[in-house]
Formats: sequence, C-alpha cells, structure tokens
Amino acid sequence: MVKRTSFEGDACPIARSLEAIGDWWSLLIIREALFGVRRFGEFQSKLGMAKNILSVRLRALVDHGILTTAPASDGSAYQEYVLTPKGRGVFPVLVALRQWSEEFDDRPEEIATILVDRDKGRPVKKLELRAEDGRLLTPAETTLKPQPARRRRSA
Amino acid sequence: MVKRTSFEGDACPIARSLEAIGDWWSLLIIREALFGVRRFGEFQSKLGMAKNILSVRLRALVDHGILTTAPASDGSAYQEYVLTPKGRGVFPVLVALRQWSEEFDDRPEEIATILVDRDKGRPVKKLELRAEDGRLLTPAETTLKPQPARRRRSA
DNA sequence: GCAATTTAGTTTTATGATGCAACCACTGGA
DNA sequence: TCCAGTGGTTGCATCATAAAACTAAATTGC
Repeated sequence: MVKRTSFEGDACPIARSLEAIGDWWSLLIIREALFGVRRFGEFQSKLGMAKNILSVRLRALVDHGILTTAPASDGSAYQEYVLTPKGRGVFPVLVALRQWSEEFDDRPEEIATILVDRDKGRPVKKLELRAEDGRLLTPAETTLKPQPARRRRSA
Repeated sequence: MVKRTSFEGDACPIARSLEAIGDWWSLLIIREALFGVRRFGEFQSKLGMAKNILSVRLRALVDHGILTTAPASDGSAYQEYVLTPKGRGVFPVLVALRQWSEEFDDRPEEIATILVDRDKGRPVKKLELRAEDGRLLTPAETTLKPQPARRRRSA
C-alpha cells in the first residue's frame, strides 16, 4: 500500500497531534470554530474551501473528539459543529503559529490582524516555555525523558 | 488549475504559517533539527520517510528560510541542513502540539517521552497565554484587532 | 590506486488526496 | 405547493505522496 503514512501508532506526541490536526484545513476550521462559527455553510464560505473536503474534515474532527455535532441552537432543524474541550485545547497551538508568523514572516505588513487582550485592547504576550519553578527555558535547556511507564487501566 | 490551494497571499497569520510549516513532515523535520540532526541520511533514517519527499521538503524549508545549507561541520565534503533563527522559532509550536497530545490524547500511555527542564529533570510548565500585564487569558478573553496599517519600506 | 560501499539525491510508477462542478435531498417560507 | 437555501454526496481531472529502482559523487577498505 502506498497510503499516506499514518502516525497513529507513533510514540512521539508531536506526531500524534499531527495525525489529528496536522493538515491544512483542520487547524483553520478549529480557528473559525473558536471564533464561534458552527454551521457547515458558514465554515464553507469563510474558508472558501470545497464542500466535499469540508465534509470529510468535519467528520474526521468529530471522530477525533475535537468537534461534536449538536442539534442547532437557533431552532432550525439543521445541526451544528461545536468544539469539545479537546478542541478548545488547540488554542495554544494556533497562538504559537500566529506568533511565529508575526515574528518571522517576510512580509509582516500583509498580516491583517493582531491578537489582543479583550479588556485592554493590548497585544498579548509571547508564549514562553518555563520550568516548574518559573525559569524561562530555551530549546537547548530542555531534554526528552522516557515516560515513566504508566500502568494501563485493567491489565 | 486544480492545485492545492495556497495560503501565501492570505492575510491570516495562521494560514501563512501553515503555508510554510503546515504539512505532515516539515514539523517533524524541524523537530529532529532541533535535536541536532543535520544530515540528509540522518533525517531519512530517523523519520523513516521516502527520500524523494525528504528531498522536496528540505528544499522547501530552505526556500522558506527555515533551514540553511552549510558546508559540513565534520570535514566531509557533504553539506548539512541547519536551522535558522526562524527555524528555531518554531519551537513553541512544537511544544504546543506536544502538550496538546499530553493533555488530550486518548491513549496517553502510548506517549513515550516527556519534555523536561534539563537542569532539574522536571516536566516543563504548560504554555499559557498572558496579557501584557501578566493576567492569564482564555480564548474568550482575546479578540482580533485589525493591524494598524504599517508603512512599507520605500513607497 | 582501485573496487566496494555509503551518501545524497533523482526518476519512475502506482495510488491516495484534493479541488471543482454538478447533482441531490431536505428545510423553511410565501 | 413551489422555490430558494442549506447541507451535503458523487464523478472526474489533477496533484501529491510513497516505494523502489537508479545515478553520481564521496568515502572506505585493501
């Protein structure tokens, strides 16, 4: 088989994330969902993507527990796609992507929006990696440690 | 043309990031590079990916200014692929993806490694989004503001 | 110094994914 | 009941990906 390689069984958590949200559209769909978009047509028109692909992606996101289908909030008989906690948990990933663009993009003047604190209207701080005790960490100051073997639930 | 849609001209910084690093392999290549991998064959064997694709991806990453080719550090006549500052700037994205997996994965026991502070050997803190004044922000406490039109360099 | 092997790719070919357009079923309103 | 809008599915052309075979230069062994 010449399938696109799957990372589902991979032990690396990054690969595992990519398995679920590592494609072009999924993250953009989640971005829209975080802004309150819930309806099929709304996703489709805002993202300008083909309907068949949107359809496939939404199904995949539901399968992965990132979205749930809910029975319309506005009374209509249609359904809606709503983020689960797992889906809302993607927020930091989106922020990290956004900040990377803001910092390193070759044509920053083309970036249309900035993420601000709703209260003050001021830009948010850069995400930073800190140690347990609050020290700022650079990539070089971190390492990977083998996960202390956890006991599986039931055998 | 039925090409895969490009986000290059998109005004959304997230879409712009995805344009450069939004595919399956690129992020994994950068992950390896952050751990010090530099040689073609090393990427290939560690990631277990096809050589033709690795070849294409490396070229793309170089084009995007994420990697640079440098003339071998160990004396051999081969070249190396080294991260630029822009490439190292991807680190928070990888951390965010990792932490998302750690928090929400359905089978956390399959995750092999944890990211720790090299000094203390203790797990790192979760990335958190903060306002300028240090307040913790939830997604709902943020908004997008149109970027104050910047003046282009020269005309 | 020459053959064998390694490294770093490119080419070829098969198949899966994507994008567009057309089509279809169901809803809601006049 | 007719008809526009919503929410998809289907078919087809094109693109990307994967595996394997192939190539050429660099390195190693002898």
